[in-house]
Amino acid sequence: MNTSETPSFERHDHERCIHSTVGRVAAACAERGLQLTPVRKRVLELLLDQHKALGAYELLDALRADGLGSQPPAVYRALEFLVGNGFAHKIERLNAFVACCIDETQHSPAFLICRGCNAIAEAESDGLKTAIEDTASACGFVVEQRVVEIEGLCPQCAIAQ
Amino acid sequence: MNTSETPSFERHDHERCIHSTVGRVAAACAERGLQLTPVRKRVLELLLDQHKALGAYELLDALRADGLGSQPPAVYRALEFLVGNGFAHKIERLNAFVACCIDETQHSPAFLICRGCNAIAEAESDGLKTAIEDTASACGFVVEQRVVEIEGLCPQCAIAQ
DNA sequence: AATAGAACGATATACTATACCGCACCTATG
DNA sequence: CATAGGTGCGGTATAGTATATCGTTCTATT
Repeated sequence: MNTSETPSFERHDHERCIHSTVGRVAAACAERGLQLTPVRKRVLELLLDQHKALGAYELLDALRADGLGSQPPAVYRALEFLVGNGFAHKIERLNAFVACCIDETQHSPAFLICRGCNAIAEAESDGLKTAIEDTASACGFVVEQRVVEIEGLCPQCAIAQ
Repeated sequence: MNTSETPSFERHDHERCIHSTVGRVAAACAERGLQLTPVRKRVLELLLDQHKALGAYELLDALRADGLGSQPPAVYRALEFLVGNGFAHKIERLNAFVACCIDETQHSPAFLICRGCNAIAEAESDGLKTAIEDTASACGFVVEQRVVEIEGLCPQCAIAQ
């Protein structure tokens, strides 16, 4: 099965992770005529700071500290932009948001959520997509959106427990 | 692939659907020493009324009408009981709840959510479970809970569109 | 410079969920 | 019988998440 995931659970050069993602998003915006405004960029950076999900109000607190907005609509508008354009994802189970680290427009990955360290990895798996498509088509259902959120323990936390 | 789903998208004897589920839950409670109190039973019935997800406050309005409770904790306590014991499920994507129509304790099905008619079907698929397990184990992740919610169109609504 | 659309600030409100306290009831046990 | 522990529930209050709306400002383009 063809499976790939973000390196959230492994030691990696996270500075590079951040810079390459911000650069990629900036380029995508330029190309697609989208505005990566200061608020939007800052929210993306906040989400990228760790591979963890942040709630809208945590982001809002950080925006306030930066003088970039003080009311809920500010952060929700930025999140709408980021999620709508595939630069971030909402984790339904947590009512929280993560930056997207995969260079692929409008994909719909599975998320691995570690309950130990709260890290989140994004996994793209052909086998999983196929299984969902098969499950749906078995009863004549036409798939439009998928939410796949898997909770458990990442390798490090599994050992520690 | 072994796949089975609830008949939510098909014409079926829904009265029978309701009665058999209420009976099954009552039996399970008796067997496991759980109390199917009036509030809990009523919430289950409300959820069973249609194969659709209901929000906590919709349920609360109905409970009020029946004189069975008037404040949020009443309905959330009932939902905690039903979900905790596998008699109902929370649909994370909708922040809403559905009755469980599958006779299997503590399972973790996929949900098919029709955006046309709002019906929800529960699908048990071995292939899907395997794919999730494979995706997770590919990066050493230990699965504890799964959320799989598939949005799209049921057979009838797909034709109508 | 004029204009149209996008983004933003600000206020208000809606929707979802939980913490906490005290009472009533049951029943197990001394 | 007394009482202690557990469970469920009513009620108050509050926490947490999200959106509607309106008027202004910014930006790209004419």
